[in-house]
Amino acid sequence: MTKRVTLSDVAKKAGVSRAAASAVLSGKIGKSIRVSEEKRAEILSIAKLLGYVPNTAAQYLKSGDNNHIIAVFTYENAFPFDPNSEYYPFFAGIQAEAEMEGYDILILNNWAKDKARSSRILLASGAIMIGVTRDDEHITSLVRQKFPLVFVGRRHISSGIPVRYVTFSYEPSVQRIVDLVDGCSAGPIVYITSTLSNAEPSEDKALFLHNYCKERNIPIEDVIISDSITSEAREKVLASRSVIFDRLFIADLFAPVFKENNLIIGEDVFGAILEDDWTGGHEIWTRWENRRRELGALAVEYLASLHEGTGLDDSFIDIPVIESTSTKIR
Amino acid sequence: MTKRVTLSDVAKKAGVSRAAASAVLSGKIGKSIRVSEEKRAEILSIAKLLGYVPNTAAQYLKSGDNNHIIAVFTYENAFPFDPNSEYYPFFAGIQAEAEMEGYDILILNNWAKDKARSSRILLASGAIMIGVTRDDEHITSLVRQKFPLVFVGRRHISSGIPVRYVTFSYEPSVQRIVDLVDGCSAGPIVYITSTLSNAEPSEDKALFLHNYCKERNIPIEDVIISDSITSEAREKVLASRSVIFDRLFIADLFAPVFKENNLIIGEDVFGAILEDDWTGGHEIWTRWENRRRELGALAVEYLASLHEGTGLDDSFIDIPVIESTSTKIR
DNA sequence: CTGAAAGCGCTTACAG
DNA sequence: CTGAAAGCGCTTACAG
Repeated sequence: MTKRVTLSDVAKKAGVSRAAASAVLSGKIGKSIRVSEEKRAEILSIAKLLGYVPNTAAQYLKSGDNNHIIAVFTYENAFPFDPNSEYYPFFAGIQAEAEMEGYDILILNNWAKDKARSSRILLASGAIMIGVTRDDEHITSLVRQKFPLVFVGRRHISSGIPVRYVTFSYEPSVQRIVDLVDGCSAGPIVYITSTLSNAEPSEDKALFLHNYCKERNIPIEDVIISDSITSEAREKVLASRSVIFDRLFIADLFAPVFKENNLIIGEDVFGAILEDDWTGGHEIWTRWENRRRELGALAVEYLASLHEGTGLDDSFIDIPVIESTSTKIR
Repeated sequence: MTKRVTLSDVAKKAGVSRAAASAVLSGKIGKSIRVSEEKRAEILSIAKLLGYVPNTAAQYLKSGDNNHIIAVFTYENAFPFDPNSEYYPFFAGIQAEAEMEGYDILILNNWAKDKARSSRILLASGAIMIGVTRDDEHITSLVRQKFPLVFVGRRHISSGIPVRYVTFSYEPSVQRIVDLVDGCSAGPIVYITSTLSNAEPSEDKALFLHNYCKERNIPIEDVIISDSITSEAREKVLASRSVIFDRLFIADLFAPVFKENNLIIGEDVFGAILEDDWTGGHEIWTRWENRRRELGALAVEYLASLHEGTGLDDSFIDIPVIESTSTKIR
């Protein structure tokens, strides 16, 4: 690779100062630099002749103006380009919105193999963080220093420093779900969670659910399972026939139980799932719409507003409940 | 956003020179800098305490070592994240291979809106260029300066400067297709091209096809259409019943003709398509496998070899012919 | 074994 | 209206 052509090369050949060349080539004439029209044309044509390409890294270093680049950082090993991946919809939304707002995207991946990677975030105007957080010094530091980092999903870091995030607004959605199930229910609602889901959304959802049931005097019973149905869970569900599953996979676990007992969902059993239907295929249950794509786009908007100083607070996106046969009939 | 913590801050607090701090923090101790173990530990802990995150742009500017980032530049407006996009398989291959080789990916898109974008390529160790080339000064200059740019698909630039690219190896594939069709053919093969496909692969394919037929004394007749079937084309094909379509869409155009005449492909008519079946659904024709994913991966390998100085020449990937009923029977 | 100095390629006050 | 100088945050010879 031959020596890169620099601003100095252009300035020298054109017989002007680097300042003048810089002003012309970055289109910033008129601020504190003025250049005659002939000089301007000459500089431009010499730049073209020589093949000058500005060094973005140097521009950025000097000016501090970031590059209209949004980094997308994932803690997972594999980046979600597979359309079947859980993260794909987020990414699709990020991509589409970034394109609209004129940002390029830097995909920072494979974090485990190269921890230096997290510092590459600084090449961008800000970053969107996806996936389960793990400890990373650089990232914690960036949060502390209020570098524009937007997490997808609610986050805390140990020190109590505020973390920016976008997330679904679980509270109203949980309440709507309860209203729907309660409308079909005779006995207490059985709420089934799994020890396998220990991420924050689960805590949030449980809290909102219990608060709302208490407030509205709706009887609710909790059942905790791990990765398979306990006999307690089975009995309580069969007795009550009104059930809220915390996760999609828990509902899937119960499907055979209803089949065995010839119970038709929406006629004999009523229920809902407190998770967005990102996999599809859960149409028989009342559940949340998959709005991951919108959430990804929202993260970009948030970042852009941070970058442009519009100042936007933590952002939430509403997840509409999809009503289905499992609660509408009766 | 508060002031970023710099190397100087760390050095000052630790009471050492920036050089020493730099060596410790970038793990380059032992070259020309030696630091005692206690100092080392102290520097590290102070960096952590202060929240030092190295400025990648500055590191790169100084050292010239690029960032293990591969830019993916597309001339199209929309970037191919849509799995149905023509470019998606290339991108999937690039992504997977980059991940394996430890490169991050910078997606440079929306070229029309912001021409400065092409200079962002310099943030990366090299770039993969996808889509139909349009004129761009920066890119032409980068090619001239032998900056690692790998085009997907064969390319020339006006000045005769060598352009690096990866492409399918059309010649052997064309020859295999001719062999297969010739084996079923009585009369001359009819070769149908369209004025709508004026990209280089079409020229290449036509050249290879004619050379091979001449060499092997296989009669061949050319027919050119635009976006619909001419009566000449229809008659020649119906007379010969051995046909090679230059593009998938041309084969699609002819499907109704065969149906009307009750001609069964593979029994009454024999033919092949000189395009990789990236859309799927052309199983009735002999054609090329969709190997776009592999070609994307190959582009990354090429770039990596350039970056690491392995020196690899223009790269080709073989496209195996998929034999189908349209040539096997008889 | 350690530190002072030069410099990567730019831009931006500032002095003329 | 134009140019000389300082400096962004780093690293790398090089001199001690």
